[in-house]
Amino acid sequence: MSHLQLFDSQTRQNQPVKPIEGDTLGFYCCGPTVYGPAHIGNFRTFVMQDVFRRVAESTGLKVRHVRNITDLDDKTIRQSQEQSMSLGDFTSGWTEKFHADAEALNLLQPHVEPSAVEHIPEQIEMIETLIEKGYAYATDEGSVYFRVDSFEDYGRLSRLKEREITTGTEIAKSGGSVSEREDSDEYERDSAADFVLWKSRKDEDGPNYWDSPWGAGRPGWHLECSAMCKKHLGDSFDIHSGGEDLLFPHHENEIAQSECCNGATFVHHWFHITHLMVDAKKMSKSLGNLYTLADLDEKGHSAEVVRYVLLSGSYRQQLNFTLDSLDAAGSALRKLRDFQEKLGGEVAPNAAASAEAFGPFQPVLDALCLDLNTADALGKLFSIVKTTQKQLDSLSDDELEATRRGFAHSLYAFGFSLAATDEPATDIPAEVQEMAEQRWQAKADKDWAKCDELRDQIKAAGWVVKDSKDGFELEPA
RNA sequence: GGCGAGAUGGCCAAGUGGUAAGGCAGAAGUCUGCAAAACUUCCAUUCGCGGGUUCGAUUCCCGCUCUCGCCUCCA
Repeated sequence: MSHLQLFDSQTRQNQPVKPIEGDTLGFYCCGPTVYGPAHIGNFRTFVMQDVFRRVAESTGLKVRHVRNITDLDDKTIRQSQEQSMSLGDFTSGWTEKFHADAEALNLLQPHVEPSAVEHIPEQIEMIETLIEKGYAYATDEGSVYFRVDSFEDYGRLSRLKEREITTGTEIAKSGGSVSEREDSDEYERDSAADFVLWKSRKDEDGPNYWDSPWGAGRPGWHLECSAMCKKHLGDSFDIHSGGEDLLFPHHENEIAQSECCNGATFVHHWFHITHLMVDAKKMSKSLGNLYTLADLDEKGHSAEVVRYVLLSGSYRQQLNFTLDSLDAAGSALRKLRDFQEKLGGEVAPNAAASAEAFGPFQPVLDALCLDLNTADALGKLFSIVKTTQKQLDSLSDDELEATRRGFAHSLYAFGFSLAATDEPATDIPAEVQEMAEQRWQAKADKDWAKCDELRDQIKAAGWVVKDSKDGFELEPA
C-alpha cells in the first residue's frame, strides 16, 4: 500500500495524508466565482484537486469532497446588475458553463457542491457567535467586522509577522502595485486589518440583500467558505485547498472566523496550487493570454490535451503554458492511446482501486503519492509503456491482464479517458473528395502515376490524403 | 522595500552526494507502390556564473547575475 504525502503550506513540509478522525478524509476546495467563463489557470487548480482525490482514492482512502460555488460577491452582483439580470439567473448560467467545462476536463464531481446564497442563515449565525464572543463588532451603518487583533494566531498560515506588511502607499512608493480598494464600505473599521463579515446594503447591490440582526445587507466573501465548511465538513476537518493567491487573506481570514467561532482547529492540512503562467507571463486580459477551454477548443485542442499540459509540471512550480505545449501534449496522448489499442481488451478503472491494482505500473502511483509529482509520474508511465511495448508479444495472459489493469488504473489516477479523438469536422470540398476517390480507384488499379498526380492536386487544394488498409482519410494540410 | 519560487539538451519538464527520467521536436531504419501512422534505434561528459566543503556536487554551503510570482477580496 502506497502512502500519500502532500505538501502542507502551513508547516511547509510534506505531511502524510490520512483522516484525522474516522475513515473519511474531509476535503474542501474553494470553487469558482461564477461571473464569467473559467480560464485554464482556474482549471489548473481544479485539475490538481481532482488528481489529489483520484490518487487518495487509489491508495484506498475515502474522500468527502466539497467544492463550493461562489455566487455571492462583489463581482457576481456587479455583473448581474450591469446585465440587468437577477443574480440567480446570472450565476446559474455561468455555473452550468463551469459544469460543462469540468465534465470536459474529466473532473470528478464533488460529493457536495454548496453555494453561498444557499448558506446565508449559516453565515449570519456565525457572525452572531463571533460578536457574542467578542471577536467581531457592528458599526452604526450596519456592517460587521472581524477584529483581527482579537485573534492572536492571526497570520500563522501566511507568516504575517515575517512579511512585514506594508501599506498601500509604501508599496506604491517602492514601485509595486496595489489593488484598488473599495474603501467606501470599509472606512469605518476600527483597524485597517479588520475585514468585513457583513456588508450593509448599498444601492448598487440592487435587490441583492438579506435581512439580518444588523439590518439589510449581505455576507462578506471570506465568510461563505467558513460557513460551508462548518456545515458540510464540521468544525474541524482534514484538507483545505485553493489557488496560491487565496492563502492570504482569504484563507487567513477563514481560519480566524472559523477558529474563533468554533473553538477548534479549522483545518489540518493546507493544499495550495501555484499559479499558471502563459507565455512566461502572468495571465491577464490586457495581455490577451487568458485562455478558456472554449478558446482552445476553437484552435482544435481538446480538454484532455489541456488537462495533460496542466499535469506536465509539478503543481508547486509555476507552469508555463504555451500553445506549443498543447501540440506536444496531443502527440503524447496519441502515444498512450496507441498503446491502449495494442493492449486490447477492456478494463473499466474505478475509484475503488487498491494500490495493488497498479501492478507493473506501481511506480506511477508511487510518484503520485510523493506530493502529487505528476511530471515524474508521467515519466514513469511512458517508461513502462515503452518497455512493455517491446515485450508485449511474450507476455502471458496473466501478465497482459495485469498490464491492462495497471494501465487503466494509472489513466484513472491522472484522469485521462483517452476517448477516441473527435476529428474536427471540417467540411471537405466536394472536388477534393472527388479527387481523393479517383485516387483511391487509381490505387486499386495500381496506376501509381495517376495516384501521385492526384495526391499532388489534392495537396495543392490544401488537403492531405492518408491511406489505411480499408480506405483513406482527408486532413487539412 | 518585504516575502517566496526558479535558472537542466531546440522546446517542455523530472531527479539525485556517485556521475543526467520522461514527453515533444529532429535524424536513421523497419513497414508501405509513394506517403501517413505505428514500431526500433540515435539524440545533454553536462545541469546560470564564481568560489568552498567532499574521495566525489547538477544535487550541500557562500557570493554573484538573471527571471518570475505574491504583498488585502485574482484559482
